[in-house]
Amino acid sequence: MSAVRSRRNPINPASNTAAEQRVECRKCALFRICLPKNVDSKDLAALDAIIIRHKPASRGQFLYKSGDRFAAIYAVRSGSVKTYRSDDQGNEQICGFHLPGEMIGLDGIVGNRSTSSARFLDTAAVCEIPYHKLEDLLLQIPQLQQELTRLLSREIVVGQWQLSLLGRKKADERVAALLCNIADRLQQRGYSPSDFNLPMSRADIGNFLGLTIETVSRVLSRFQKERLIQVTGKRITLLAPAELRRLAAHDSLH
Amino acid sequence: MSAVRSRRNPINPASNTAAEQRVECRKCALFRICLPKNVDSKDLAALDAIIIRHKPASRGQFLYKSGDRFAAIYAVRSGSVKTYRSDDQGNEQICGFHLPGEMIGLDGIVGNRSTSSARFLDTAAVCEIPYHKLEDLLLQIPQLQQELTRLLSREIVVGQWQLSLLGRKKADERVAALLCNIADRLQQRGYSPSDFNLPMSRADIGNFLGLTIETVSRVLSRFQKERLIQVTGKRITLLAPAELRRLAAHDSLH
DNA sequence: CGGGGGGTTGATGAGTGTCAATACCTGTGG
DNA sequence: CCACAGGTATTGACACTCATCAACCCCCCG
Repeated sequence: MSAVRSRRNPINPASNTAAEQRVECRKCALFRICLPKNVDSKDLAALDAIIIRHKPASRGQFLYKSGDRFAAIYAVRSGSVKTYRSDDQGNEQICGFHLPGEMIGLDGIVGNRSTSSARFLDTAAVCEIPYHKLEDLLLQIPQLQQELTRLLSREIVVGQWQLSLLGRKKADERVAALLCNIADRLQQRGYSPSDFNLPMSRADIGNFLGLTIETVSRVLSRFQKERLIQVTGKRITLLAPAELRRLAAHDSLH
Repeated sequence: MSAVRSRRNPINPASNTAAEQRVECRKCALFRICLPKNVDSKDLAALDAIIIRHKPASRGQFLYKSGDRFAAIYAVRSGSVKTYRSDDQGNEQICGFHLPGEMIGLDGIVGNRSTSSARFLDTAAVCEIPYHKLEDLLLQIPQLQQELTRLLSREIVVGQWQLSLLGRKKADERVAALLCNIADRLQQRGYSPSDFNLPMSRADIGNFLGLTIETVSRVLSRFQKERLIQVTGKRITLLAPAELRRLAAHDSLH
């Protein structure tokens, strides 16, 4: 067990000392897109005060596990995280790859335990927002309330997008859609949308897209052969983003 | 255009007159599972007052359409509703089938317009909850706030379930999973879990499950041949629910 | 009686999963 | 610095699931 929870956490014993952890929300590079973006500056201190800013942890670490008692939601601060749910037999279905500025753990609210697990894809750091404290603030800060609700709603919309990905698209369309989606999200965050690292393994991609490793690999190779992308391991360069987008938008069934 | 919105609605001109529409939440059969279930009785009147109880409308009617300005969320009161999103080319991906007591329209919150459309699968009635009025109440009724948040979170969990359905399961497992899921939800609502009507067409089932009509039909026929179910048109009888459940839980990939 | 929509069943082939062999990459220890 | 091991990715051959196309049935409605 190697969870990065606030209490009883061996790798992060001194949560409030390291300088890095002093970065207030308003000074955080992700402020514009993160939970507190619409909170009045007068209320920001209160929110800031409940947030636990974790140090970076390494690839493979668990942030939380399916079945864990729900205690907090998390914002990715750096690196990337995958969330997945596993069934009785231990099989996994990846639910999402999460980049800096995105919130995770929202599925735990309803049942008081998480239905999914979260693991770091690379060296990554999160901000932990204890939920019972957040609930108190929601009552006092309407904008925060509103922003949380929007966040949840957005998560639903993303889920719908994923449904049409898995329900209606062929292998190459799925891969193209994922590449475009990641490119878009990177661009929102100020990174290059045409040249980036895929933080996850081929197995993760395949799992997320409902494909096998081999199919993912073949599609990427074909895209490369067709001069749509340049692949070198995890490094991806989009050579023909427009064409990829066309592919991604295509609806193959029926 | 035949939307059942509160304003400018031809089929429902007198929203506040029909006796049927006087059923208060606390007297509604769905009270235990619907939005107001945890609201204090003292606060219930205020919530009751903003709810618009629509008369039943007939199969095929739109409740809202993708792109509509977001103004309300809806609770299904009777009948059933499908929600779906459609892409540029007009192709649809069904996002869910919704039974009495379930809320829909939550995806519209984030962008101020709905990303999906909703249509009645049979004669169905909804309660409309104007969102700007609901927002006012959220500030005054913490339990309502909490319940809405849980609702949104539940929706996310349901989405994750659907992901594993489409991502990891074979045709027969998907069909079995859908049958079991509907059976469960009917049971929660006090109906027979082993003998029910599928309100949606085979095309809808196929679309939802990422399969073709023909495959759905074949799987149902095979299930019947194997004495797992009894099919007569839309009428389904589960003969071996345990075996169906085993199938539904099975994870085929890898 | 005819027409049309929805559902079933059959034949066939495309797309992707499966299995297997090989290459590559990364970190570890000598 | 190199060798090695273990995981990760690529590529190929084959099999199987499910989509496609087509014919037909059934039932409801005009």
